[in-house]
Amino acid sequence: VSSSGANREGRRRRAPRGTLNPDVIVKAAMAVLDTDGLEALTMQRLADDLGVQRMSLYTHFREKDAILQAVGAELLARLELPDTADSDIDLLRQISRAHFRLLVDHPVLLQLDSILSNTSPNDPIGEAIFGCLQRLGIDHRRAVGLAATLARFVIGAATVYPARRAWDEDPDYWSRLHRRLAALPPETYPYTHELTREFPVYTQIEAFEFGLETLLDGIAAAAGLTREDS
Amino acid sequence: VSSSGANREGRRRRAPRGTLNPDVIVKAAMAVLDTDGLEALTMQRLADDLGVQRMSLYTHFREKDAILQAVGAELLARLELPDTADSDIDLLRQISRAHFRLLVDHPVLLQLDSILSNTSPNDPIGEAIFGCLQRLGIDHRRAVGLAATLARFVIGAATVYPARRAWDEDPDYWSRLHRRLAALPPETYPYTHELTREFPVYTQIEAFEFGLETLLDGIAAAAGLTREDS
DNA sequence: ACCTGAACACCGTTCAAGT
DNA sequence: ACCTGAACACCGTTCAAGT
Repeated sequence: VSSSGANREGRRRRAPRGTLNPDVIVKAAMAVLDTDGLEALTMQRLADDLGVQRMSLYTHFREKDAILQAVGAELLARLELPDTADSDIDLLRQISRAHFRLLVDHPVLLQLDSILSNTSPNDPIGEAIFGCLQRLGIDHRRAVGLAATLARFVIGAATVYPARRAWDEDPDYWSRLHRRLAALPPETYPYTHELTREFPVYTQIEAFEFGLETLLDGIAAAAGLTREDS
Repeated sequence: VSSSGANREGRRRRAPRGTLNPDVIVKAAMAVLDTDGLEALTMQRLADDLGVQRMSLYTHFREKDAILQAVGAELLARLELPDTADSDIDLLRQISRAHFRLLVDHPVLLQLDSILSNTSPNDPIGEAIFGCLQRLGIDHRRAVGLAATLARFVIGAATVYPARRAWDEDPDYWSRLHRRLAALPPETYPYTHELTREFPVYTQIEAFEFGLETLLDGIAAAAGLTREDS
Protein backbone atom coordinates (compact mmCIF):
# COMPACT_ATOMS: atom_id res chain seq x y z
CA VAL A 1 0.00 0.00 0.00
CA SER A 2 3.12 2.12 -0.20
CA SER A 3 1.89 5.25 -1.93
CA SER A 4 5.24 6.96 -2.32
CA GLY A 5 6.00 7.27 -5.98
CA ALA A 6 9.73 7.38 -5.37
CA ASN A 7 10.35 3.91 -6.73
CA ARG A 8 7.74 3.87 -9.42
CA GLU A 9 9.39 5.67 -12.32
CA GLY A 10 11.75 3.78 -14.58
CA ARG A 11 12.81 1.03 -12.15
CA ARG A 12 16.20 2.58 -11.58
CA ARG A 13 18.68 0.13 -10.17
CA ARG A 14 20.36 2.46 -7.75
CA ALA A 15 19.04 5.50 -5.91
CA PRO A 16 20.93 8.73 -6.56
CA ARG A 17 23.34 9.87 -3.95
CA GLY A 18 21.34 12.58 -2.25
CA THR A 19 18.08 10.69 -1.64
CA LEU A 20 18.68 9.73 1.95
CA ASN A 21 19.41 11.65 5.12
CA PRO A 22 18.31 11.32 8.75
CA ASP A 23 15.53 13.86 8.30
CA VAL A 24 13.68 12.20 5.41
CA ILE A 25 14.02 8.84 7.15
CA VAL A 26 12.47 10.19 10.34
CA LYS A 27 9.67 11.79 8.39
CA ALA A 28 8.94 8.61 6.45
CA ALA A 29 8.94 6.70 9.73
CA MET A 30 6.46 9.15 11.22
CA ALA A 31 4.20 8.73 8.21
CA VAL A 32 4.22 4.95 8.58
CA LEU A 33 3.52 5.20 12.31
CA ASP A 34 0.64 7.60 11.78
CA THR A 35 -1.06 5.55 9.11
CA ASP A 36 -0.27 1.93 10.02
CA GLY A 37 1.20 1.89 13.49
CA LEU A 38 4.33 0.60 15.12
CA GLU A 39 4.07 -3.02 13.99
CA ALA A 40 4.09 -1.84 10.35
CA LEU A 41 7.34 0.06 10.79
CA THR A 42 9.86 -2.25 9.20
CA MET A 43 13.22 -1.48 7.68
CA GLN A 44 11.87 -3.03 4.49
CA ARG A 45 8.71 -0.92 4.50
CA LEU A 46 10.67 2.22 5.25
CA ALA A 47 13.10 1.50 2.42
CA ASP A 48 10.26 0.80 0.00
CA ASP A 49 8.53 4.06 0.86
CA LEU A 50 11.78 5.91 0.31
CA GLY A 51 12.56 4.13 -2.97
CA VAL A 52 15.75 2.69 -1.63
CA GLN A 53 17.22 -0.62 -0.50
CA ARG A 54 16.88 -1.84 3.02
CA MET A 55 20.55 -1.58 3.90
CA SER A 56 20.90 2.03 2.84
CA LEU A 57 19.13 3.09 6.02
CA TYR A 58 22.04 1.85 8.09
CA THR A 59 24.29 4.52 6.62
CA HIS A 60 22.27 7.08 8.55
CA PHE A 61 21.10 5.19 11.64
CA ARG A 62 23.02 2.58 13.58
CA GLU A 63 19.88 0.56 14.25
CA LYS A 64 16.13 0.65 13.98
CA ASP A 65 15.76 1.75 17.57
CA ALA A 66 17.80 4.87 16.81
CA ILE A 67 15.19 5.85 14.23
CA LEU A 68 12.48 5.42 16.84
CA GLN A 69 14.38 7.59 19.30
CA ALA A 70 14.75 10.27 16.65
CA VAL A 71 11.03 10.13 15.92
CA GLY A 72 10.30 10.60 19.61
CA ALA A 73 12.61 13.57 19.86
CA GLU A 74 11.09 15.13 16.76
CA LEU A 75 7.55 14.71 18.08
CA LEU A 76 8.48 16.37 21.36
CA ALA A 77 10.23 19.18 19.54
CA ARG A 78 7.14 19.82 17.41
CA LEU A 79 4.81 19.97 20.38
CA GLU A 80 3.26 23.37 20.77
CA LEU A 81 2.11 24.17 24.26
CA PRO A 82 -0.65 26.69 24.97
CA ASP A 83 0.75 29.79 26.59
CA THR A 84 -2.33 31.84 27.36
CA ALA A 85 -5.19 30.87 29.63
CA ASP A 86 -7.76 32.28 32.03
CA SER A 87 -5.72 31.28 35.03
CA ASP A 88 -2.91 29.01 36.09
CA ILE A 89 -5.41 26.26 36.80
CA ASP A 90 -6.79 26.69 33.30
CA LEU A 91 -3.28 26.64 31.89
CA LEU A 92 -2.63 23.35 33.67
CA ARG A 93 -5.79 22.02 32.08
CA GLN A 94 -4.73 23.06 28.61
CA ILE A 95 -1.20 21.73 29.00
CA SER A 96 -2.54 18.38 30.19
CA ARG A 97 -4.91 18.21 27.26
CA ALA A 98 -2.05 18.89 24.87
CA HIS A 99 0.03 16.20 26.57
CA PHE A 100 -2.84 13.71 26.32
CA ARG A 101 -3.47 14.53 22.65
CA LEU A 102 0.21 14.11 21.87
CA LEU A 103 0.29 10.63 23.39
CA VAL A 104 -3.01 9.58 21.85
CA ASP A 105 -2.03 10.81 18.39
CA HIS A 106 1.42 9.21 18.66
CA PRO A 107 1.22 6.08 20.77
CA VAL A 108 4.84 5.25 19.93
CA LEU A 109 5.83 7.68 22.60
CA LEU A 110 4.40 5.30 25.17
CA GLN A 111 6.76 2.60 23.94
CA LEU A 112 9.91 4.68 24.19
CA ASP A 113 11.61 4.27 27.52
CA SER A 114 13.63 7.37 26.77
CA ILE A 115 10.41 9.39 26.73
CA LEU A 116 8.75 7.73 29.70
CA SER A 117 11.85 8.01 31.85
CA ASN A 118 11.79 11.65 30.96
CA THR A 119 15.27 12.22 32.26
CA SER A 120 15.74 14.82 29.60
CA PRO A 121 16.10 18.20 31.27
CA ASN A 122 14.89 19.62 27.98
CA ASP A 123 11.29 19.07 29.01
CA PRO A 124 8.92 21.86 28.02
CA ILE A 125 5.87 20.16 29.54
CA GLY A 126 7.51 19.85 32.93
CA GLU A 127 8.71 23.44 32.78
CA ALA A 128 5.23 24.75 31.95
CA ILE A 129 3.59 22.71 34.70
CA PHE A 130 6.11 23.72 37.36
CA GLY A 131 5.54 27.30 36.28
CA CYS A 132 1.83 27.05 37.03
CA LEU A 133 2.36 25.28 40.32
CA GLN A 134 4.98 27.73 41.55
CA ARG A 135 2.88 30.73 40.57
CA LEU A 136 0.04 29.13 42.51
CA GLY A 137 2.28 29.28 45.55
CA ILE A 138 2.64 25.54 45.99
CA ASP A 139 5.84 24.45 47.68
CA HIS A 140 8.44 22.48 45.76
CA ARG A 141 7.85 19.11 47.31
CA ARG A 142 4.11 19.24 46.75
CA ALA A 143 4.59 20.67 43.25
CA VAL A 144 6.78 17.76 42.18
CA GLY A 145 4.29 15.30 43.63
CA LEU A 146 1.35 16.94 41.89
CA ALA A 147 3.17 17.19 38.57
CA ALA A 148 4.07 13.51 38.82
CA THR A 149 0.46 12.62 39.59
CA LEU A 150 -0.87 14.63 36.68
CA ALA A 151 1.65 13.05 34.31
CA ARG A 152 0.80 9.54 35.50
CA PHE A 153 -2.89 10.15 35.02
CA VAL A 154 -2.35 11.51 31.50
CA ILE A 155 -0.08 8.59 30.59
CA GLY A 156 -2.55 6.09 32.01
CA ALA A 157 -5.45 7.64 30.13
CA ALA A 158 -3.42 7.53 26.91
CA THR A 159 -2.29 3.94 27.56
CA VAL A 160 -5.86 2.82 27.95
CA TYR A 161 -7.14 4.83 25.02
CA PRO A 162 -6.34 2.64 21.99
CA ALA A 163 -7.87 -0.46 23.57
CA ARG A 164 -11.08 1.41 24.29
CA ARG A 165 -11.27 3.65 21.26
CA ALA A 166 -13.81 1.34 19.67
CA TRP A 167 -16.23 2.00 22.52
CA ASP A 168 -16.66 5.57 21.45
CA GLU A 169 -17.46 4.63 17.88
CA ASP A 170 -19.68 1.61 18.39
CA PRO A 171 -23.12 2.90 19.33
CA ASP A 172 -24.16 -0.56 20.50
CA TYR A 173 -21.18 -1.10 22.74
CA TRP A 174 -22.74 0.34 25.86
CA SER A 175 -26.05 -1.43 25.55
CA ARG A 176 -24.23 -4.72 25.03
CA LEU A 177 -22.03 -4.08 28.05
CA HIS A 178 -25.08 -3.07 30.05
CA ARG A 179 -26.79 -6.34 29.22
CA ARG A 180 -23.72 -8.36 30.09
CA LEU A 181 -23.30 -6.62 33.43
CA ALA A 182 -26.96 -7.05 34.19
CA ALA A 183 -26.55 -10.78 33.57
CA LEU A 184 -23.89 -11.05 36.28
CA PRO A 185 -24.84 -13.02 39.37
CA PRO A 186 -25.85 -10.40 41.97
CA GLU A 187 -24.37 -12.53 44.76
CA THR A 188 -20.75 -12.29 43.57
CA TYR A 189 -20.99 -8.92 41.83
CA PRO A 190 -23.57 -6.97 43.81
CA TYR A 191 -22.07 -3.54 43.23
CA THR A 192 -21.29 -3.90 39.54
CA HIS A 193 -24.79 -5.31 39.16
CA GLU A 194 -26.32 -2.41 41.08
CA LEU A 195 -24.52 -0.04 38.72
CA THR A 196 -26.64 -1.23 35.81
CA ARG A 197 -29.81 0.18 37.36
CA GLU A 198 -28.69 3.60 36.34
CA PHE A 199 -25.82 3.16 33.98
CA PRO A 200 -23.47 6.10 33.36
CA VAL A 201 -21.80 6.33 29.96
CA TYR A 202 -18.48 8.10 29.39
CA THR A 203 -16.60 8.53 26.17
CA GLN A 204 -12.83 8.21 26.51
CA ILE A 205 -12.55 11.96 26.26
CA GLU A 206 -15.18 12.51 28.91
CA ALA A 207 -13.45 10.08 31.24
CA PHE A 208 -10.21 11.98 30.71
CA GLU A 209 -11.87 15.33 31.33
CA PHE A 210 -13.53 14.07 34.49
CA GLY A 211 -10.23 12.85 35.92
CA LEU A 212 -8.45 16.01 34.88
CA GLU A 213 -11.00 18.18 36.70
CA THR A 214 -10.72 16.00 39.77
CA LEU A 215 -6.97 16.49 39.85
CA LEU A 216 -7.26 20.22 39.14
CA ASP A 217 -9.66 20.50 42.08
CA GLY A 218 -7.03 18.88 44.26
CA ILE A 219 -4.39 21.30 43.01
CA ALA A 220 -6.67 24.29 43.55
CA ALA A 221 -7.29 23.08 47.08
CA ALA A 222 -3.57 22.70 47.69
CA ALA A 223 -3.14 26.27 46.49
CA GLY A 224 -5.82 27.45 48.88
CA LEU A 225 -8.13 28.55 46.08
CA THR A 226 -11.86 28.36 45.90
CA ARG A 227 -11.89 27.31 42.26
CA GLU A 228 -12.35 30.51 40.36
CA ASP A 229 -12.41 29.22 36.79
CA SER A 230 -14.92 28.07 34.20
CA VAL B 1 20.47 -20.00 30.12
CA SER B 2 17.47 -22.32 30.26
CA SER B 3 17.70 -23.92 33.69
CA SER B 4 14.88 -26.41 33.31
CA GLY B 5 16.27 -29.92 33.52
CA ALA B 6 13.48 -31.32 31.44
CA ASN B 7 15.60 -31.82 28.35
CA ARG B 8 18.88 -32.66 30.05
CA GLU B 9 18.54 -36.36 30.86
CA GLY B 10 19.28 -38.94 28.21
CA ARG B 11 18.69 -36.73 25.13
CA ARG B 12 15.42 -38.42 24.34
CA ARG B 13 14.34 -37.87 20.79
CA ARG B 14 10.65 -37.45 21.48
CA ALA B 15 8.83 -36.16 24.53
CA PRO B 16 6.36 -38.60 26.09
CA ARG B 17 2.74 -38.06 25.37
CA GLY B 18 1.62 -36.45 28.61
CA THR B 19 4.27 -33.71 28.92
CA LEU B 20 2.28 -30.86 27.48
CA ASN B 21 -1.01 -29.20 28.31
CA PRO B 22 -2.25 -25.63 28.37
CA ASP B 23 -1.57 -25.29 32.07
CA VAL B 24 2.13 -26.19 32.06
CA ILE B 25 2.66 -24.01 29.01
CA VAL B 26 1.06 -21.01 30.71
CA LYS B 27 3.15 -21.61 33.82
CA ALA B 28 6.37 -21.90 31.83
CA ALA B 29 5.46 -18.70 29.99
CA MET B 30 4.87 -16.90 33.29
CA ALA B 31 8.26 -18.08 34.52
CA VAL B 32 9.99 -16.71 31.43
CA LEU B 33 8.13 -13.40 31.72
CA ASP B 34 9.02 -13.06 35.40
CA THR B 35 12.70 -13.74 34.94
CA ASP B 36 13.54 -12.38 31.50
CA GLY B 37 10.61 -10.32 30.31
CA LEU B 38 8.39 -10.24 27.29
CA GLU B 39 11.08 -9.99 24.64
CA ALA B 40 12.55 -13.26 25.91
CA LEU B 41 9.28 -15.12 25.50
CA THR B 42 9.82 -17.04 22.30
CA MET B 43 8.19 -20.21 21.08
CA GLN B 44 11.70 -21.67 20.90
CA ARG B 45 12.58 -20.62 24.44
CA LEU B 46 9.29 -21.93 25.77
CA ALA B 47 9.78 -25.27 24.01
CA ASP B 48 13.35 -25.56 25.33
CA ASP B 49 12.23 -24.89 28.89
CA LEU B 50 9.56 -27.54 28.55
CA GLY B 51 11.89 -30.10 26.94
CA VAL B 52 9.87 -30.22 23.79
CA GLN B 53 10.02 -29.15 20.18
CA ARG B 54 8.82 -25.75 19.07
CA MET B 55 5.88 -27.02 17.06
CA SER B 56 4.38 -29.09 19.86
CA LEU B 57 3.10 -25.92 21.48
CA TYR B 58 0.71 -25.38 18.58
CA THR B 59 -1.23 -28.48 19.55
CA HIS B 60 -2.41 -26.62 22.64
CA PHE B 61 -2.52 -22.99 21.52
CA ARG B 62 -3.49 -21.69 18.14
CA GLU B 63 -0.85 -18.94 18.26
CA LYS B 64 1.60 -17.23 20.54
CA ASP B 65 -0.83 -14.46 21.35
CA ALA B 66 -3.30 -17.01 22.74
CA ILE B 67 -0.65 -18.04 25.27
CA LEU B 68 -0.25 -14.41 26.29
CA GLN B 69 -3.99 -14.02 26.72
CA ALA B 70 -4.08 -17.12 28.90
CA VAL B 71 -1.23 -15.75 31.01
CA GLY B 72 -3.16 -12.53 31.51
CA ALA B 73 -6.31 -14.36 32.54
CA GLU B 74 -4.35 -16.53 34.95
CA LEU B 75 -2.66 -13.52 36.56
CA LEU B 76 -6.02 -11.82 37.08
CA ALA B 77 -7.51 -14.99 38.50
CA ARG B 78 -4.65 -15.30 40.99
CA LEU B 79 -4.97 -11.75 42.23
CA GLU B 80 -5.95 -11.59 45.86
CA LEU B 81 -7.66 -8.41 46.88
CA PRO B 82 -7.63 -7.15 50.46
CA ASP B 83 -11.05 -7.45 52.06
CA THR B 84 -10.58 -5.81 55.43
CA ALA B 85 -9.61 -2.22 56.11
CA ASP B 86 -10.10 0.62 58.55
CA SER B 87 -12.61 2.31 56.29
CA ASP B 88 -13.84 2.38 52.73
CA ILE B 89 -11.24 5.00 51.90
CA ASP B 90 -8.57 2.76 53.33
CA LEU B 91 -9.95 -0.17 51.38
CA LEU B 92 -9.72 1.88 48.19
CA ARG B 93 -6.09 2.58 49.06
CA GLN B 94 -5.29 -1.07 49.58
CA ILE B 95 -7.08 -2.18 46.43
CA SER B 96 -5.20 0.42 44.38
CA ARG B 97 -1.90 -0.69 45.88
CA ALA B 98 -2.70 -4.28 44.96
CA HIS B 99 -3.60 -3.21 41.42
CA PHE B 100 -0.37 -1.22 41.10
CA ARG B 101 1.75 -4.12 42.44
CA LEU B 102 0.08 -6.51 40.02
CA LEU B 103 0.94 -4.33 37.02
CA VAL B 104 4.46 -3.60 38.22
CA ASP B 105 5.22 -7.24 38.94
CA HIS B 106 3.70 -8.35 35.63
CA PRO B 107 4.23 -5.63 33.03
CA VAL B 108 2.85 -7.94 30.32
CA LEU B 109 -0.59 -6.98 31.49
CA LEU B 110 0.06 -3.48 30.17
CA GLN B 111 0.67 -4.92 26.71
CA LEU B 112 -2.53 -6.92 26.56
CA ASP B 113 -5.35 -5.00 24.95
CA SER B 114 -7.79 -7.53 26.34
CA ILE B 115 -6.75 -6.49 29.85
CA LEU B 116 -6.58 -2.75 29.22
CA SER B 117 -9.93 -2.70 27.48
CA ASN B 118 -11.25 -4.42 30.56
CA THR B 119 -14.49 -5.29 28.91
CA SER B 120 -14.62 -8.44 30.95
CA PRO B 121 -17.51 -8.20 33.36
CA ASN B 122 -15.59 -10.66 35.50
CA ASP B 123 -13.60 -7.82 37.03
CA PRO B 124 -12.98 -8.21 40.76
CA ILE B 125 -11.04 -4.92 41.01
CA GLY B 126 -13.90 -2.93 39.55
CA GLU B 127 -16.42 -4.68 41.76
CA ALA B 128 -14.40 -3.94 44.91
CA ILE B 129 -13.92 -0.30 43.97
CA PHE B 130 -17.56 0.29 43.11
CA GLY B 131 -18.42 -1.33 46.44
CA CYS B 132 -16.38 1.26 48.32
CA LEU B 133 -17.73 4.16 46.32
CA GLN B 134 -21.34 3.11 46.67
CA ARG B 135 -21.00 2.53 50.40
CA LEU B 136 -19.51 6.03 50.59
CA GLY B 137 -22.77 7.29 49.16
CA ILE B 138 -21.31 8.53 45.88
CA ASP B 139 -23.77 8.57 42.99
CA HIS B 140 -23.30 6.24 40.05
CA ARG B 141 -22.07 8.75 37.53
CA ARG B 142 -19.46 10.18 39.86
CA ALA B 143 -18.46 6.69 41.02
CA VAL B 144 -17.74 5.53 37.48
CA GLY B 145 -15.72 8.68 36.82
CA LEU B 146 -13.69 8.32 39.99
CA ALA B 147 -13.05 4.62 39.41
CA ALA B 148 -11.87 5.41 35.89
CA THR B 149 -9.59 8.13 37.19
CA LEU B 150 -8.09 5.88 39.83
CA ALA B 151 -7.50 3.12 37.28
CA ARG B 152 -5.86 5.53 34.84
CA PHE B 153 -3.54 6.85 37.51
CA VAL B 154 -2.56 3.33 38.60
CA ILE B 155 -1.96 2.26 34.99
CA GLY B 156 0.07 5.39 34.29
CA ALA B 157 2.20 4.91 37.38
CA ALA B 158 2.83 1.29 36.38
CA THR B 159 3.59 2.26 32.77
CA VAL B 160 6.20 4.73 33.90
CA TYR B 161 7.68 2.45 36.53
CA PRO B 162 10.05 0.19 34.53
CA ALA B 163 11.69 3.14 32.79
CA ARG B 164 12.35 4.81 36.12
CA ARG B 165 13.07 1.84 38.29
CA ALA B 166 16.78 2.49 38.01
CA TRP B 167 16.34 5.85 39.71
CA ASP B 168 15.40 4.21 42.96
CA GLU B 169 18.45 1.99 42.96
CA ASP B 170 21.11 4.40 41.76
CA PRO B 171 22.08 6.58 44.73
CA ASP B 172 23.86 9.03 42.44
CA TYR B 173 20.94 9.47 40.07
CA TRP B 174 19.39 12.39 41.86
CA SER B 175 22.57 14.35 42.36
CA ARG B 176 23.40 13.91 38.68
CA LEU B 177 19.92 15.05 37.68
CA HIS B 178 20.19 17.94 40.11
CA ARG B 179 23.42 19.09 38.51
CA ARG B 180 21.99 18.79 35.02
CA LEU B 181 18.90 20.78 35.91
CA ALA B 182 21.02 23.40 37.62
CA ALA B 183 23.02 23.73 34.42
CA LEU B 184 19.90 24.63 32.45
CA PRO B 185 19.69 28.18 31.12
CA PRO B 186 17.50 30.08 33.63
CA GLU B 187 16.05 32.18 30.82
CA THR B 188 14.32 29.31 29.00
CA TYR B 189 13.75 27.03 32.01
CA PRO B 190 13.23 29.43 34.93
CA TYR B 191 10.85 27.20 36.88
CA THR B 192 12.69 23.93 36.44
CA HIS B 193 15.84 25.80 37.37
CA GLU B 194 14.22 27.31 40.43
CA LEU B 195 13.22 23.81 41.51
CA THR B 196 16.87 22.90 42.02
CA ARG B 197 17.25 25.35 44.90
CA GLU B 198 15.37 22.96 47.10
CA PHE B 199 15.16 19.71 45.27
CA PRO B 200 12.51 17.19 46.31
CA VAL B 201 13.31 13.52 45.83
CA TYR B 202 10.63 10.87 45.38
CA THR B 203 11.11 7.16 44.91
CA GLN B 204 8.67 5.62 42.44
CA ILE B 205 6.72 4.18 45.33
CA GLU B 206 6.57 7.54 47.08
CA ALA B 207 5.35 9.23 43.91
CA PHE B 208 2.63 6.59 43.60
CA GLU B 209 1.61 6.99 47.23
CA PHE B 210 1.47 10.77 46.91
CA GLY B 211 -0.81 10.58 43.89
CA LEU B 212 -2.96 7.92 45.51
CA GLU B 213 -3.50 10.08 48.61
CA THR B 214 -4.35 13.06 46.41
CA LEU B 215 -7.03 11.05 44.63
CA LEU B 216 -8.34 9.57 47.88
CA ASP B 217 -8.66 13.11 49.27
CA GLY B 218 -10.77 13.98 46.25
CA ILE B 219 -12.95 10.93 46.78
CA ALA B 220 -13.38 11.68 50.47
CA ALA B 221 -14.42 15.21 49.58
CA ALA B 222 -16.92 13.90 47.03
CA ALA B 223 -18.34 11.69 49.80
CA GLY B 224 -18.62 14.66 52.12
CA LEU B 225 -16.09 13.25 54.58
CA THR B 226 -13.51 15.10 56.61
CA ARG B 227 -10.88 12.43 56.03
CA GLU B 228 -11.15 10.20 59.05
CA ASP B 229 -8.37 7.69 58.35
CA SER B 230 -4.69 7.18 59.06
C1' DA C 1 -4.56 -37.20 20.02
C1' DC C 2 -0.34 -35.42 20.51
C1' DC C 3 4.48 -34.53 19.08
C1' DT C 4 7.62 -33.23 15.27
C1' DG C 5 10.79 -32.01 10.79
C1' DA C 6 10.97 -29.43 6.87
C1' DA C 7 9.87 -25.40 4.81
C1' DC C 8 8.08 -20.60 4.26
C1' DA C 9 7.92 -15.78 4.63
C1' DC C 10 9.33 -12.71 7.35
C1' DC C 11 12.54 -9.93 10.97
C1' DG C 12 17.03 -6.87 12.15
C1' DT C 13 21.79 -6.68 11.33
C1' DT C 14 26.92 -7.71 9.71
C1' DC C 15 30.10 -7.43 6.32
C1' DA C 16 32.29 -6.95 2.14
C1' DA C 17 31.75 -5.04 -1.77
C1' DG C 18 30.36 -1.54 -5.39
C1' DT C 19 30.19 3.61 -7.14
C1' DA D 1 30.59 9.07 1.55
C1' DC D 2 26.75 6.80 0.47
C1' DC D 3 24.15 2.90 -1.56
C1' DT D 4 23.72 -2.17 -1.97
C1' DG D 5 23.71 -7.77 -2.42
C1' DA D 6 24.55 -11.76 -0.08
C1' DA D 7 24.39 -14.01 4.00
C1' DC D 8 23.35 -14.89 8.96
C1' DA D 9 20.74 -15.87 12.91
C1' DC D 10 16.68 -15.26 14.36
C1' DC D 11 11.08 -14.80 14.39
C1' DG D 12 5.99 -17.04 14.12
C1' DT D 13 3.43 -20.21 11.57
C1' DT D 14 1.68 -23.89 7.87
C1' DC D 15 1.53 -28.34 6.52
C1' DA D 16 2.35 -32.98 6.03
C1' DA D 17 4.00 -36.39 8.28
C1' DG D 18 5.13 -39.64 12.20
C1' DT D 19 3.63 -42.38 16.60
